[in-house]
Amino acid sequence: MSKCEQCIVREFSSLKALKKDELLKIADCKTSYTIKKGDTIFNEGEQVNGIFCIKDGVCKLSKLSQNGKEQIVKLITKGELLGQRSMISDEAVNLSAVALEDMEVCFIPKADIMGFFDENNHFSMNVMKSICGDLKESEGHTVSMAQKTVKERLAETLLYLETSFGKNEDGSLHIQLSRDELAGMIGTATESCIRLLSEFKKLNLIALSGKSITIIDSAKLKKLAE
Amino acid sequence: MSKCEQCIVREFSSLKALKKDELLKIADCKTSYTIKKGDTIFNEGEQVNGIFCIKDGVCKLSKLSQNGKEQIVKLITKGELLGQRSMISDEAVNLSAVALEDMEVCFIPKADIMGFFDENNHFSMNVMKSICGDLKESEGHTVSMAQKTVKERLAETLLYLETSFGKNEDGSLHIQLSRDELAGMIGTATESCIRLLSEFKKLNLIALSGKSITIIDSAKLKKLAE
DNA sequence: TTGAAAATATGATATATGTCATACAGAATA
DNA sequence: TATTCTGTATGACATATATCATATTTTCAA
Repeated sequence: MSKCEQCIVREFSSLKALKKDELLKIADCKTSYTIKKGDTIFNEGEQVNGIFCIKDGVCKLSKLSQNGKEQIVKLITKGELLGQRSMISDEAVNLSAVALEDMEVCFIPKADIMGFFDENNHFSMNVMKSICGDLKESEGHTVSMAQKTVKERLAETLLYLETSFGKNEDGSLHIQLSRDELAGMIGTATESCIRLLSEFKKLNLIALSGKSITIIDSAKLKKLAE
Repeated sequence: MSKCEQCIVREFSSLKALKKDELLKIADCKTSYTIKKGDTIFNEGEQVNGIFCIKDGVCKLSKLSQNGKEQIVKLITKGELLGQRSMISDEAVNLSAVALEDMEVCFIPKADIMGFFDENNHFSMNVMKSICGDLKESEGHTVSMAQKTVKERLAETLLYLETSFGKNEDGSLHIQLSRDELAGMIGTATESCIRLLSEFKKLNLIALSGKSITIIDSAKLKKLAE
């Protein structure tokens, strides 16, 4: 059993407010997992009863719309927590979580963490701030979906992927999304997404090579995103 | 100065967790306002430094998109709190709030309420749950915007307005939105909104008379919203 | 009450986007 | 290696929606 005390990613999440004895407690009750790329962490509607702490890797949080299309609501990466909202609301999760890369996560049962909300105000304030950040982001997202064109959203999303998940040595986006998933992020049909990528390529804004995408002209892309 | 202790709407908000002495404290520092229909409570980007408790009336929370269109993100009505997110995040508000009807609100300064987060866990848990509810709602909203047609969203919104804000004696929606505002809620052009309302009228789903809208066939409307 | 301004309504048209079909490339499997 | 399968790409077309123009109605102040 690895020690939460020494876990580096903890420092990036709300858990950084936990004291030594609290960390020892959760180290004792947590379970560590390895999750393979493509594996489901949980499904929309399930009861999760705890939170996941992401030690490594990235996953997508998505929701199935009535027409059967997958809408990706958010990407979560190392240092972030998963399942806070449903734990606090005491409800089933409203989103599905699927690994986009191999992941390492720790699961902390609800029973073992809920007490900290009473005992450690710094911790509960951190959680609150984190959820407030999610809310602000989500509201901004709604406005983009409602008011921006698909082209603008694609440009915006490509830039977001670069700034949030970085580049490989060759300059291509580190995070690997299928065209289908990229379309699911910007809320459009897969074909439309592919078509616009081709258009961006022709305009020399990006380069395409297989699955990998390289941003060439982020300034123009930024302009396109308005 | 009216007493918070006896305020009925308090019972519907996170504030219901406050104890007698806490209520006396905020009764002492709060300011009560009357806000006329159309008046602005605060603007996107402003520092608010406290929360508003809505005693009566409804307001819209909206965001200006880059193309200059107003997107209505949420409607807030009596019993709800306004400005929690920005107070907790310690940031400027990300949305503008404008009264849709004459309103009565109380303003409680940040300094006088933040202490309760430490002292009263029931209160802070309530606030957290309320924000989690907002987050879930917002994420659902994003999916609707991304995946549903304007027609579906209009049907959905009309039903929402009826269930959340009720009907007048004549059966028409109690809440009065201009066509422009309704378009701003569903994220479309005003003309498209008007056109679809006319279509719904022809299909005998709704009746229109001036500004007021009456839902005639909510079953069919529900089907249309999918 | 009257006139001006704003909101609502509708038509004509352009455009963005979705859908269906098909081709092609790369990965996986036998 | 051949074969199948999945993801990517592109064309043709349909359709939803935005935009611009112009009536028509309602609202409100003079």
